Amino acid sequence: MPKETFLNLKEEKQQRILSAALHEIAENGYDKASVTRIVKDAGIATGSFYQYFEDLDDLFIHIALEAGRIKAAYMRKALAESKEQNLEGAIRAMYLGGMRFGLEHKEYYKAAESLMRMKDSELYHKMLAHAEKSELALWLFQIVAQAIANGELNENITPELFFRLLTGINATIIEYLIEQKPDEGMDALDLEKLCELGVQLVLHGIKR
Amino acid sequence: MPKETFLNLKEEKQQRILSAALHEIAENGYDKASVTRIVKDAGIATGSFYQYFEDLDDLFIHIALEAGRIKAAYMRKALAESKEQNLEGAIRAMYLGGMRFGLEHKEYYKAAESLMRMKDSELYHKMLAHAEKSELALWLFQIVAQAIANGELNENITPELFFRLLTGINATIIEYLIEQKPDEGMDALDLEKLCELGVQLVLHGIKR
Amino acid sequence: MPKETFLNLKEEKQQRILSAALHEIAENGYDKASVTRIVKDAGIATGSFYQYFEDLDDLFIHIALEAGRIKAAYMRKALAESKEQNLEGAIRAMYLGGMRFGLEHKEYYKAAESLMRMKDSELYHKMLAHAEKSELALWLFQIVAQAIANGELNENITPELFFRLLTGINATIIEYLIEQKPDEGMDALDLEKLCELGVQLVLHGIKR
Amino acid sequence: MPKETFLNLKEEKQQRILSAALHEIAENGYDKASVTRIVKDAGIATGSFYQYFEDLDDLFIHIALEAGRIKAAYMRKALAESKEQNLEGAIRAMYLGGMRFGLEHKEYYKAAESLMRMKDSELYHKMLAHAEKSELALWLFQIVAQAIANGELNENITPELFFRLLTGINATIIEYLIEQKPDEGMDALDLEKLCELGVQLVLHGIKR
DNA sequence: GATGAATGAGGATTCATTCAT
DNA sequence: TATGAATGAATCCTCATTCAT
Repeated sequence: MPKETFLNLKEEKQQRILSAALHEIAENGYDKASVTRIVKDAGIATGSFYQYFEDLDDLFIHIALEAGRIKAAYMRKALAESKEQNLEGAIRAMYLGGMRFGLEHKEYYKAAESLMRMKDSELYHKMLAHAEKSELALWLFQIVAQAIANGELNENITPELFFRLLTGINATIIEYLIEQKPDEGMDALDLEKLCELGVQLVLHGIKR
Repeated sequence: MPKETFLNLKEEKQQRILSAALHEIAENGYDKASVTRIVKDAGIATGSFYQYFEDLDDLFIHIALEAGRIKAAYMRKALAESKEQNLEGAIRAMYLGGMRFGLEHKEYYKAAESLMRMKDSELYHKMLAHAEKSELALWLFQIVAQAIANGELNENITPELFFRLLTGINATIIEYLIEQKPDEGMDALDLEKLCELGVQLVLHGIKR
Repeated sequence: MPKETFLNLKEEKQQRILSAALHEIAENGYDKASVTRIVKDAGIATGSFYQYFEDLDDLFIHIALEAGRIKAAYMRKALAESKEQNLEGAIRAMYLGGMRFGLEHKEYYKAAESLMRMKDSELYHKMLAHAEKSELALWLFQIVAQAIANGELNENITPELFFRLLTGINATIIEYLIEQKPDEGMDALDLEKLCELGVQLVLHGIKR
Repeated sequence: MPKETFLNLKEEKQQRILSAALHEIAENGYDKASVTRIVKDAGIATGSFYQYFEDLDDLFIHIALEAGRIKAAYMRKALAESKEQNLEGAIRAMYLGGMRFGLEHKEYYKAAESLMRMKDSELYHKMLAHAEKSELALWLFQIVAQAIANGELNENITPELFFRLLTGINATIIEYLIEQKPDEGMDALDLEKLCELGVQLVLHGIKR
């Protein structure tokens, strides 16, 4: 959690710093990210950095949470657009929102992804401590629990495992997507098709 | 590829070094792994390390390849035990082998996984250059391609994407598994049940 | 070229660092010079060194150029004192200036000489890239070219070779001088006599 | 001075080692020369090196003395060919011999030169302690002393200074020569012309 | 005599963090 | 509040030399 001093900064300066940090993470990953380069890129003094944040991790957690918030907003929006408010609709919204977020906020996406990889790092656990489960996640969680209770789902699935599978498959597809078409944008049609593939895979597996 | 000098070492010393390295990676990840700590832990001189390996990456590549070989052996064994030599059997063997490997060689598993995450690191690419595709993978690849040709699978699946989903889901489950039961062993029954879950998920999705 | 941070340092600290470096070079030569010893001698932190200079070479180039500037100043002064502004006068000024510089700035002299020996080192070439030819050298060059054109000099001499001979003989004499009287000063008379010897040697050889 | 063990080696092996050392010095200079590379190049074990020589300096001194001996032989030969056995003849023989040596034994020449540059290194002084003044040098020394006594030479010249000038000028010319025509050989005519230039410069200076 | 693995001090360089201005 | 010089532990890696085989 950034210090007061950071939040008091002019919006523009805040953005300059976040932007520099995102760029640094995208370029070097969390592990190799360097305060020195960030402050240089952001055009602030080294000392200032430590007046805004406790340390690098502090900034990173802020970014990860921010990424989470933005992503959640995308998902909420996708859900609102959706007709069906059931499990399938929720998964679809999650996927569609996630993909749009990944394509429209590549830097945030990369940063978030880079953090999520650090599963056994101290940072990861620090972050978990600060993360609030999004309403969407909670809601989805409930739907799944309900579906399980109704016996609609494979009996060995738990809500927790389901969640991991959901995000894991989503990540797999997005990565595949980014590697296949790294630069050129992707039109709405393609996106929806891929999204639908993800949904179908989760629901019905690879079998036709 | 380690130097001659390493391979000429007594088995026990080799193991001591590998073990120290595995421990270091598990503790700090590839990125933060330190030669200094490894040699200290292994009880050898710094200079010796560089007489065994070109550099840290050299050792890491060795470990990753070794992990790959061990895992492949587990999978082959599982396949040999299996009755059916079709797609479902192959997937099941892959999952069962992978899970047993993960549980019986936690350090190797963690190390291999830690490397696989570093997708945009130089090390990852160096490693790819040395990795041989396992026969099992090749065989599975063929089966999938055939199944796709036969129209048995979802029309949007490609062999490449299929592979990623397969390993992605496998990893998700293994991680879940390790976290749930970090220390205590897991009885054969549980394992097979989870494995079956993975297979069914891949084939038929979460729906019952 | 040192970084801003070095140039912003108090004169005294700059001198302390340069002095430590000069001492180190005199003691161990460029090749064996050690950052560690220099910073220890100068009483600064290792990290500070790298905030002042890009690396050791950076400092060395600075020193070599500085030595060149000081030497050039001595030569200019000697030339200004001289009555005759012809070839002989120029050579005499060069020698006298060079000798005074060598005696009054032994450390700079030794350092500069040590660098000049490293003809095939990378450092030497880096240095050349930064060195500005002194006006004096240019002027002398012109005079020689003129004298050659006039047929006053041995027909096999080229301006380039002439220059090397000039500085080579100068160096030989200065070294002889320093070795003969390493510590005690040398009175003005002796100096001028030796200088005159150099000039006569260049002009008329060893024959009487 | 190499140990007995070295001298007992088969001529061929001795040469292989010397050759490797010469090559290493030519490539990296005395300062950066590495035992590791030499033994690898010579195809002997590291331990063997230390059974042949006390240490690197020991080998280097051996090489320097060897170079001195070869060079002296060249000079003696040139003197024998010469008609006049006076000062001018001696200088000419020295120059001619030196140049032929430099061109026909480039590696030895470079090695010797590299050592001679290290004037303030410990190695240089160790070497001096072992060097025997060649007969030629002694003889030349006498001739000069005589010429000085006869008042033939500039009154400020001492035999010691004379010697340094002689070799300094020689070195300057040879370096100039090597830089101008680094690769292509040099025909006998050119060589003698340059040699003559050196002699005339020493005797009569640059003036025509 | 020959080998080559073992050693560990020493090399340059980086970087998060502090603190005086 | 802003600055940026100062710090020094920690990084990887090299290399001459020793010594057990």
